[in-house]
Amino acid sequence: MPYPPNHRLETRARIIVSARKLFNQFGFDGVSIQQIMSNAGLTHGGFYKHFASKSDLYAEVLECFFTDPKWNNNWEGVHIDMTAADAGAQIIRAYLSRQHFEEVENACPMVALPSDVARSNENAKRAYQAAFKAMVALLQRSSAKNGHGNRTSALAIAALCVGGMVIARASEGRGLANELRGAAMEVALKLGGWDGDTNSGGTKSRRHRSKN
Amino acid sequence: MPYPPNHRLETRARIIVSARKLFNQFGFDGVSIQQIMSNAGLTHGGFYKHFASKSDLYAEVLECFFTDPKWNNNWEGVHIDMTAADAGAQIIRAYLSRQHFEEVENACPMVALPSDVARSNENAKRAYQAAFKAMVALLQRSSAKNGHGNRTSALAIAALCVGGMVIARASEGRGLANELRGAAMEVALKLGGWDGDTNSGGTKSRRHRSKN
DNA sequence: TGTACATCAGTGAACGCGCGTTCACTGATGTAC
DNA sequence: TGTACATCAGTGAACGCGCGTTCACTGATGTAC
Repeated sequence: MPYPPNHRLETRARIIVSARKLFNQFGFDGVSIQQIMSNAGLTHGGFYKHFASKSDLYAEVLECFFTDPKWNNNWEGVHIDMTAADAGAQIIRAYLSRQHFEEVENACPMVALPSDVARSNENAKRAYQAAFKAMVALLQRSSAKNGHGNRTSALAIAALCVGGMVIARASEGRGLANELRGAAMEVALKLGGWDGDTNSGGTKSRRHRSKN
Repeated sequence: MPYPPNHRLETRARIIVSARKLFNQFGFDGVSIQQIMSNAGLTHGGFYKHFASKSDLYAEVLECFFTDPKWNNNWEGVHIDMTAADAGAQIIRAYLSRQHFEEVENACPMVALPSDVARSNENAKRAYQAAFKAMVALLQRSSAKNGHGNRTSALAIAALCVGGMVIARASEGRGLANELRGAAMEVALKLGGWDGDTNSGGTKSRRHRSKN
């Protein structure tokens, strides 16, 4: 073994990260293998030492992102305590935050790539679906602690988060985008029972909103 | 004028319809000018007699679809009486219907093309935003008749309709897609005050659901 | 410890292909007489 | 009414380019002695 045993895997991981960021910004067809490799500090010829084809890389990028616990439980630096009573509310606020809207390259691929995935093969769709289901399950488990834990609400909350961001990204400027993020957040929090003035309680005073 | 005066405009319209259907299915990069022209019964060379470039056609397809009253008020054959008390509910049911999910080529481009638009120029985003705003306005006007006509709800309902469909299309098979359409529909109707058992009334018995 | 070797991750030129775009030409049609 | 002409929507060959993919080669590294 002429190279350190993890050298190959590290390079491979570097290619996947490079590809994820570029796919997130420009889509599957908008990125060339040359760009992906160069962005990973390599030349294009070596690509096929790691992946059989460009679509293979694409599937792997999606699966890797969607199944990697680092992303599913940690949300790239947005540390959410899943045992907290308002974990679901934290997910909603992080997902619909200004930061998640603006940092396209590091954003969740569910937001950036739904149209691409819809036109892709079953592997890509399976990966997308798995990620969405994981999000729904997380939301349902968390809202169950409020007595709002039905699957219909959890599905709608996730649809508001992902769908709201998708539409915000396709809009011009930040006017409608901000308004839409705010409306989706308000309704999603209400659906999960995390607002201060629903029929579940009513006495709790509305806590100050974090500006995002 | 060697040809009938409307001949040129008719051909142009035929190219736009052909392009809309193909873009809806395969996206901007997934369709060639050759395919668009051949699908319109023409050869590729004549394209530049009608459009300056492929992206010009793309912008025109979006604007044409999103501003054409035939689509905005009529929804391609889905005749909705905008004066009816439950016009908003009809929009929600039509948008999240099985038919709209499955007939991809004739579907609303807001569902098929959000990722493409997000990567496109300001013209495309402006067109997308105008369509979404029109949908929100329609929903708000209609739900106002129920006493539910606030803008936040209208935005959330539109996000559930469009976003729910986008996610359903990116999922594998029909299991999650059906579940998601159902959940989005239920919550959207509730938000607009079109369900039989909210806090607005309560005496009205739940009417039988249309199967879709 | 030092040297020769085998391995294989990475290089970069080359390929065939389909794309968007151009352009000289064709031929169906409305108009002038 | 019939003919010659001018127009211009549509044709199809050709272009340059960038793409995904291939492949003979390089050279840094771990191992054997």
